[in-house]
Amino acid sequence: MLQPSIHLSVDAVIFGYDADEGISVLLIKRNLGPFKGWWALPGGLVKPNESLEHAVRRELKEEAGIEVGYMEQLYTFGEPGRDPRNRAVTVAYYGLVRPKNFRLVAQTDADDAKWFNIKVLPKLAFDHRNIIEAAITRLRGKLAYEPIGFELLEPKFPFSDLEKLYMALLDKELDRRNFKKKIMAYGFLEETKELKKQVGAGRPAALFRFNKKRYEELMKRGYNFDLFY
Amino acid sequence: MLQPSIHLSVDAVIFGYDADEGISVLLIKRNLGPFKGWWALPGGLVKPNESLEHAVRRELKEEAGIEVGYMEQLYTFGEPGRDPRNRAVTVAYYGLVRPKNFRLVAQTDADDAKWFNIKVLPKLAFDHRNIIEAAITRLRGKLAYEPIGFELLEPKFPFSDLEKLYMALLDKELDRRNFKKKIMAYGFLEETKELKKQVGAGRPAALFRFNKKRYEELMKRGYNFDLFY
DNA sequence: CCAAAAGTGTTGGTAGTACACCCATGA
DNA sequence: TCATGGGTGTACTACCAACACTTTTGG
Repeated sequence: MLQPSIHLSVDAVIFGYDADEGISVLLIKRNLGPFKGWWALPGGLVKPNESLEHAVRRELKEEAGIEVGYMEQLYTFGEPGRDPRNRAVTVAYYGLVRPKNFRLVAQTDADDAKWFNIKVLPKLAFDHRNIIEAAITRLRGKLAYEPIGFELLEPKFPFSDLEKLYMALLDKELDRRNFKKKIMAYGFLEETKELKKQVGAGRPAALFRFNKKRYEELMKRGYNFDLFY
Repeated sequence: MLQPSIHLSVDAVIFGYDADEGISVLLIKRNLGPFKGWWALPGGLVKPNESLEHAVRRELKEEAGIEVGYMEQLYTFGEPGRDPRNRAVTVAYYGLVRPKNFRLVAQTDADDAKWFNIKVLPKLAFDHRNIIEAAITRLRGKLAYEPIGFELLEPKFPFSDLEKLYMALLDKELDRRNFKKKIMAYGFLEETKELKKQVGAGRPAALFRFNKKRYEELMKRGYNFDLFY
């Protein structure tokens, strides 16, 4: 049976976090095809012999010079008509990075690559706004039972960074005391002996570190996280 | 850019439930191609102008004569090598039906269509065992915060059917009194005035009904279900 | 000594869990 | 009258949520 002309691509919703900036998404400016000059998610066609995840990582490298640690499949978007040229099905992924680790480098398909705060997104090509919204929803849901947020923080961080991250992601206020009690009770965070070098006034903060080994042990025992608040 | 020969298909993991039989999955026996004579998930190639979900529903109808109410996208499987013939990417869906509502009818690609208890699956074609396992995991996870199980019950059912369903899905014992207290507290179940006609000995059970309207109101208000136990 | 951020405990309410006996029917 | 499945309440515990003052530093 012949199956003509269904184009299969991947797209990536890459979230970055900065304590001042909040949550942002990586977008590239299209320099060809339909929606030329519009902002879009990084992504592109899957090659015949690479895995889907490989395709995403390759495109991210090519289009923005970024390498992502945590990444996960989000959803596959395939409505006829989502691409004006032809039938196009795209497998969307989402991932988390620390923006400061990368200098964005636009190449190939992209004029430009930039971080946009999720609260002020520009006009987006194709159905990419939908895709981003789906990714935000999924990210929030996932946070409720898995502590993936650590991917967005420095290896050692003051506890207040974690608080701010969760408040930004969940978009609501959290009580510092209760939040700390809860997180510390899980036991996958450890306090280092270091203190944060001062930036301005205020008491210097102790630095914490995510203990991945401890976390994985807990997971294996079928531990049920419930990080919502 | 040309993209030769990536074949895009859909596959469906359809769960059925019967109070005596437990949870089962719909499989079809392949009558052609590789894995001829093996059991496989219903599914097939996506046509150029149909949506992914439409493709799944069409295939289910063609291959087994089944129409599914609740259905959801599960995951997209696309490792090179998962189909010995060529590069094949499949978007998997999962759905829930009441097996008694259908007489299975094998047609087109299928020699035969049959329900298999999830605890005694036969050898499966391609990576379909993985897909089924992923679907079971997802179904269990989903149950934790959304009462989708009702799709598997008759419109009116004795409360014990719901208990048994949850015990089968979660594969563990539940305390009848606590389970009922919890479910009833949500308020989306209503007791009808009818009693179940007797089958054997025992007190006749009151029949309950899922109140979808009430459920949707609760959802809109951002209600957080927590059905685990 | 003032401003800024970090650190820390107690209490009341609610929801989860454990647990055992009576009721209505058919055979 | 016995066997089968249906129906129900209480008490303990553990976790969640609300809440405000002290400490350490820089300026």
